[in-house]
Amino acid sequence: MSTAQHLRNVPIFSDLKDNDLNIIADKMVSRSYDKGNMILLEETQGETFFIIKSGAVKVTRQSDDGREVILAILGESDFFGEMSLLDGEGRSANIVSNEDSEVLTLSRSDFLDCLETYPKIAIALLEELAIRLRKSDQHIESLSLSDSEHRIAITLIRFAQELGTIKKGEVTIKNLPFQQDIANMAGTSRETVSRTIKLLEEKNLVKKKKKDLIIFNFDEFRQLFS
Amino acid sequence: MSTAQHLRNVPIFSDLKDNDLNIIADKMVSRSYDKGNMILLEETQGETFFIIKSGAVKVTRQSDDGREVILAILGESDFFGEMSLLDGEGRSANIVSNEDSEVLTLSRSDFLDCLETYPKIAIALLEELAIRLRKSDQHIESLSLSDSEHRIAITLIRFAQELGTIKKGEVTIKNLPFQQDIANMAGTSRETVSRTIKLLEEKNLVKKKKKDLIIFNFDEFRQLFS
DNA sequence: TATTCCTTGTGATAATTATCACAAATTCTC
DNA sequence: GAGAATTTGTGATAATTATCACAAGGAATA
Repeated sequence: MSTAQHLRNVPIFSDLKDNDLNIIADKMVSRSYDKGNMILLEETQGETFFIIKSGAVKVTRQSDDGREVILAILGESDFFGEMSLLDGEGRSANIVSNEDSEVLTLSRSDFLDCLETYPKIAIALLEELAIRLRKSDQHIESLSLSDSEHRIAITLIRFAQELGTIKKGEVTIKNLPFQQDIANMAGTSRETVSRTIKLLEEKNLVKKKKKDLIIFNFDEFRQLFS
Repeated sequence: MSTAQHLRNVPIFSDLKDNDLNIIADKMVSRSYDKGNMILLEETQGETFFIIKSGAVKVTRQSDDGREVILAILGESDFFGEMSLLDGEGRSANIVSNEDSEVLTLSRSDFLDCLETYPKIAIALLEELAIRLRKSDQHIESLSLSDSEHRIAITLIRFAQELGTIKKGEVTIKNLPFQQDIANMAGTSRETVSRTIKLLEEKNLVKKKKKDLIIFNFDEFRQLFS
């Protein structure tokens, strides 16, 4: 697939005319990262905007003693790196490739030019950031008010929405992330994730199937936990 | 002070020419709310953009059983209401006036017109949302990784940065919010806030003075807890 | 100024969840 | 496919923090 075709799938570029899309596509450079590689490091100056062509990355923050919080897991057609381009601050999170991944990159100045030249992009980006902020707010709410069972369930809902495939009410999360990663998103311990998923299975709400997790009735599940 | 003069203090409008500022100012309508009044209700359709002229509001989310999380406390020249204008979703949080407050409002369509007409506003708004997202990320990190003492200290740092006055390294937070509100921001209980502030006093890091709180050495305090 | 209404302080107890320590299961890798 | 390396499951225990129940302090009101 051509770079322009990839861009077409990215919400913030999808409104552009073919011509404009091609102009931007020409400025982008492709890079690849093996699983586990650090793509962006916290605190370094941000100079690049990234779009995921294939694969997945995790957005994390790390404490001094090495524990990490996962803020999000991003997949195909998601983008990152825009924050420090926008507000000029250093990176606020680490980005680690979670599978072998290919990304498209745009330099700081080309990115900012885009925003000036195509106000539509700026507005679409505003929309995207609003959505993210909303998700963050929900995340904060759940960390503040819920017990670990709820937090873990909510994390599973997030995965279902981002990585899941629906089939008459039943959602399958293909390749459920490791328990440790789920724990780092839900703000709990790995052991608690293990015990809680078992509990959810006993309640007949979910079923593990090798590396996948099935949520039997997604609507009900969501109602129960959010 | 004229409406235009107020707008001049709002980061997203501060770059505009006087003339353009006046055009926008003319479209704004002033409203006032008594302390404790609900300004925006969760889940209702968002049709208005708000700028705080005077006073302060709190941004909250509420659980079914009535417990609330405070996502932020906003003061003079801060704005809110933009999220659902941008992504078209319903309100995601409640806004309650925390003191008697005056706000300026702009209708949905005038707000969106502004963004189209003045790309500078859109870009400045992007910057602002990036900053908020960054704060949310920090908030999520602290809720996930820190114990209650740290979370409370971090909440005090937030207040210091937003409501505090500095005087050679010493920050005074005038009119510290109620313990219950601090607890709702820090994701802990009111009693724990009481005990923790006492603890911080015993460690000679802070001192209560009537309704105010003094942080003796703000830099050191920040280093200790964030 | 007395009275009432909030807000704060504090002990005792209970609940939740983290941590530690392995065993079992799964998945890589050679 | 054997062996190594990860990942997951699970019990026991400890730590943290919520909750309950009042007492005490301050502010507001009459």
